[in-house]
Amino acid sequence: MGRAPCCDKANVKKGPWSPEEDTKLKSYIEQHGTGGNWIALPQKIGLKRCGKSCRLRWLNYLRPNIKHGGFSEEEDNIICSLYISIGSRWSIIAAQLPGRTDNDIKNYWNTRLKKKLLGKQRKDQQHTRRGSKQVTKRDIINQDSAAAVTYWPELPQPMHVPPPPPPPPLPFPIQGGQSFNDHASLRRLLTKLGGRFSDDVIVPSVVQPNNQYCFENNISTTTTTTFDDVSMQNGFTAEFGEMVVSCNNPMRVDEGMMYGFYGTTSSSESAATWSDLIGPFIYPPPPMAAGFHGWEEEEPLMPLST
DNA sequence: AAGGCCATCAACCGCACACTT
DNA sequence: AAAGTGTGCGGTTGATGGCCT
Repeated sequence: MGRAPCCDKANVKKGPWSPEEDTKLKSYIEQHGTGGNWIALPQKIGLKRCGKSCRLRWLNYLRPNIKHGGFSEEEDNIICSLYISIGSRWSIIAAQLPGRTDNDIKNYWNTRLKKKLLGKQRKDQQHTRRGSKQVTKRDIINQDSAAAVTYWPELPQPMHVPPPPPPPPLPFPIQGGQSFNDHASLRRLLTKLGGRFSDDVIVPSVVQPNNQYCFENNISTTTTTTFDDVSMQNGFTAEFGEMVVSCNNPMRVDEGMMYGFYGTTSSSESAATWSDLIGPFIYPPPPMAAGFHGWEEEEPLMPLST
């Protein structure tokens, strides 16, 4: 036998709250408090609402000193740091940000902050290129959905983010250093978000046709080569032996840097290994496509500030 | 201009925990 | 100790508005 429902579902109103309902709830709580019983509260004040709904409305919207929107860079950093440490424990994160609710932070994280961080990484990545094809937000979305995994290049340098002010003490110890302005922290966060780095990848012994793969290369030549210089407007296809590999996100390759990117194999019974693929793919570059006259001015992928 | 798609956010739902009896 | 109940939390959904084609 399951537990009894908290209210009569057939006789409670659902959906957005009206100003009248807000006024009723707010004025009652301001005068009498919640009375320690949310379930009984709506009946007391004549609201056809579930007690849980009243509680949520009060906590997330009606109670004093609630802030909505306009998250600052400092707040972003605190949220990111705590997310790295404790994951999606929004109520604890909210407790570190006065005036913020767990619901607000959760929504902000899921809809903006996560994407902002991903965008920041990709923008950093793009800025390492000499020039680039004009890439729209939609291109990135399409590219994401086509890729089996998100694969991040090794970060060339730490992000320079001002350290957040010390938050109130947490009710539990946090493992490790929690600043967000270092490579390791950022890397942990991106990994948590589904990103992968070159040294995380388990190299397949045999490359299967028509599969998405991540590729990597540690550039050790004395020449700086860019895919932008050499690739076609829609990426390019490199052929070696029986294997054809198409790269859909060409990027600049700088000397001495470890890079990762993803692509799709499109033939055959070849048993080329990971390392077989890498060298010819990157260097020497394939010839420039006929009719290609260079890259358009880059459009920013994502706004970095709200 | 219109329809489709996408981002955002308020609100709901179900589960787990805490507290009481 | 066990059962019942209220509360808190996190994941998910649905409505809405704006943008894009």
